[in-house]
Amino acid sequence: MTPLVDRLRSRGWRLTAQRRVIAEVMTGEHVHVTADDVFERSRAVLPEVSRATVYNTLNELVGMGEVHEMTHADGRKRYDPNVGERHHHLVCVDCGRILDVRADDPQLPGVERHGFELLGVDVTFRARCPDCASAVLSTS
Amino acid sequence: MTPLVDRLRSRGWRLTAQRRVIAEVMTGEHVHVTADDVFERSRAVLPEVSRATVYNTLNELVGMGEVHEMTHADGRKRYDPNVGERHHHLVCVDCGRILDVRADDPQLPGVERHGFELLGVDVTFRARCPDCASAVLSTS
DNA sequence: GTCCAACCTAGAACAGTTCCAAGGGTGGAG
DNA sequence: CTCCACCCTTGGAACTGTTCTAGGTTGGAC
Repeated sequence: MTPLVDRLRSRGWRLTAQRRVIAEVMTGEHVHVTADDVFERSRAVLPEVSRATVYNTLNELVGMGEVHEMTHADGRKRYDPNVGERHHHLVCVDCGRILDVRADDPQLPGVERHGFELLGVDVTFRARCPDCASAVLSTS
Repeated sequence: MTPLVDRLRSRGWRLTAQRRVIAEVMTGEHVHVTADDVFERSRAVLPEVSRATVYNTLNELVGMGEVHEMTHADGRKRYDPNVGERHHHLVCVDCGRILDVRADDPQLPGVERHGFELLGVDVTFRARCPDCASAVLSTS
């Protein structure tokens, strides 16, 4: 799969310094950053990036389908650049860590479709990660 | 299943007028209201209910496990009183309508568990409801 | 080099939710 | 029945995440 930056250029997207930095932050697997994470990491590279640009750019990437947006229980949106491979998520309910996982899509029986046209399915496995599980043991 | 109000009373929960009204709003299947919906519906019955009480009460109900909280794509939390029966959700991506549906839980292969202790799984079927589907046809 | 459109910035505005201090109502002890 | 302590409720302020706005900047075509 070609790098994100190349795909953006071939779409005719104007590749400014700010957008390049943001696109570079949005790279990899198991990456599920908040807008604020992106803001801070971008700032570390290019200090004059503004918050508005981060939000604008993330929303454009989502609109182009280059990044997935997901809504987390804490109300903050997370952005996931791993769009090349269908996957679901495994979330630690204690620390909020998120991993990409492969699992079969659940099927919706015809009688349960209520006449809706199915477009896709999102699956989130709620779990406790090893670190948090051992922390629970040691305090009980 | 006993009514929500009865279950609350048997927990020794102080059943004030405000709480009773809120609990009555939170009844039924296919109910996925926002805090603001609850606020307005409660007000229609008991005009002096405050927003803070609605939030306090909803959070307590969630803490007791009598109501499920779900985070919607628009950022507003929804509250679902249908906790008696395991179910998933079918959401219209255009109008946001939500229905409860029965479907098998997807399984997470052992190799994908990354050592996490599995607690549950949330499934959201993204779809277009009949009303929105016909609206799309008529405008294209 | 000039110009235009697209882009970026800082800060204001906004929406949803939580926090806070003060007042009010209720259940239980006496 | 009375009283008190405590829990509950209230309105508004505060907070957080996100979007909007007005104006300044930049890149690329010519």
